[in-house]
Amino acid sequence: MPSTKATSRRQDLIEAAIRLFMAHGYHATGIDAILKEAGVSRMTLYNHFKSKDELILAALQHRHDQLIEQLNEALDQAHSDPLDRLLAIVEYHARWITDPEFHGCAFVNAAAEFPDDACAIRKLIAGHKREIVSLLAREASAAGLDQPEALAERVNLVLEGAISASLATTSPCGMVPNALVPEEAATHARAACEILIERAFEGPTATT
Amino acid sequence: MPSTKATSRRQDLIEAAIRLFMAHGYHATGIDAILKEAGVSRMTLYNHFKSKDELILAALQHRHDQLIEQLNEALDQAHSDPLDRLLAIVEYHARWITDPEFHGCAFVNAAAEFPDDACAIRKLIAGHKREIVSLLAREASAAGLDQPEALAERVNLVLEGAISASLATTSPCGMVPNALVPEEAATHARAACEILIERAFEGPTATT
DNA sequence: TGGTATATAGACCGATCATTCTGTATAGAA
DNA sequence: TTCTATACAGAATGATCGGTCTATATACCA
Repeated sequence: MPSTKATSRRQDLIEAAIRLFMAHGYHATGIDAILKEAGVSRMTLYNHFKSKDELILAALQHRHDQLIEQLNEALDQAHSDPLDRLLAIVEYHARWITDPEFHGCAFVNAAAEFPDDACAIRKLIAGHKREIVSLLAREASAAGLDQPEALAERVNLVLEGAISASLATTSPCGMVPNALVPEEAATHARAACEILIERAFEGPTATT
Repeated sequence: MPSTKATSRRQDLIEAAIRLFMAHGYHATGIDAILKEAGVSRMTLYNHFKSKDELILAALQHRHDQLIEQLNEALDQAHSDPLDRLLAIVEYHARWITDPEFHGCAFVNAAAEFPDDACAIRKLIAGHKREIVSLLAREASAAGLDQPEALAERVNLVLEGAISASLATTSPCGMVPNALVPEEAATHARAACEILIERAFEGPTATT
């Protein structure tokens, strides 16, 4: 029995769920696997959540909160220099995608598995991604750039690309010629972000 | 009866399969749906493919061939100017991710659904992504850049990011505040790529 | 003490999954 | 014509899915 308080079974379920969803996918993860991982009984799950989809929503919301918290922690540890703070966000992603436990972005993966644009899951995904860009834009704005949103969107594309690339190009050692190791994806992402940030600091861009 | 020749049933199956996989996902697409879409009987499928996984592999291989062909067509229509040719690849992606039928990258989506690094599907995915980077590097090299691979990797990250962002941030109109429309993702990707390419043409970078 | 809320284990349901099997029809080569 | 390959429709298999139901146990609160 991992917990005694009433609501903690709910939290156990959410944490077990997001762990399994990220490791094995959403459709591929069955209710039974989640119950076993959380050490919780079947009816308790359906007491807290109306359906698997609701559990998925709660799990993604939890993952969102966790990511925002970790990003803010990374920013707290960074210097007050605007450039340093932007690079701290890049560095957070670099560490993430090179982690051996990395399984891609839970939200992008969910978008792949739930193609219906109108469903609640997709709405949550879109909201999450917007918040990441907002966080980047906030820092870019604090740096005094005159087009903070533009830089935020561009850096975001590189970071999203690094996540995808690290996931997609990873294959067991030596199986694919010239295969990218996650470390290289991180290196290239760092370089690209530095160029984009540097250019933004240089002055207004003519690009629309 | 859509075809008479012996091997064309195989092709019908492959094309129906990749269409459904891209539209609804791999696990979510059942054998029955593929049979119906292809207008082919059950035993014919298992006569041509040992299992669903083998059909997935064949479908992804078909998608790979199609993408490479379309990219080469886009390059054929571009001028011989190296910069134009690089931008033609960017523009191909811009058109792709703004297509109303866009459902993300079949390979990234597959990577999300098949997390086992060692499986044949993941190997194929990694190979595909490497070939896209090679294609970019070929053009960058023809442009006479001294670090063609570095630019290729960086531009690739932006394009991958645009694919992810267009998929993940798309939500029905007005549902998510400030939600990115695919056109904006394309615009930001163009701008980012132009900056990276421009910088590469300026001269050797100090960045590792 | 008794009552309520919340937990448990596990049987059960109907649906769907990938796969196999049976039997039949058709089209071309001999 | 007969043989062979390939296709067909559709039943059947066994497994697994999400979700429901029953019956029981435990902890807290009045």
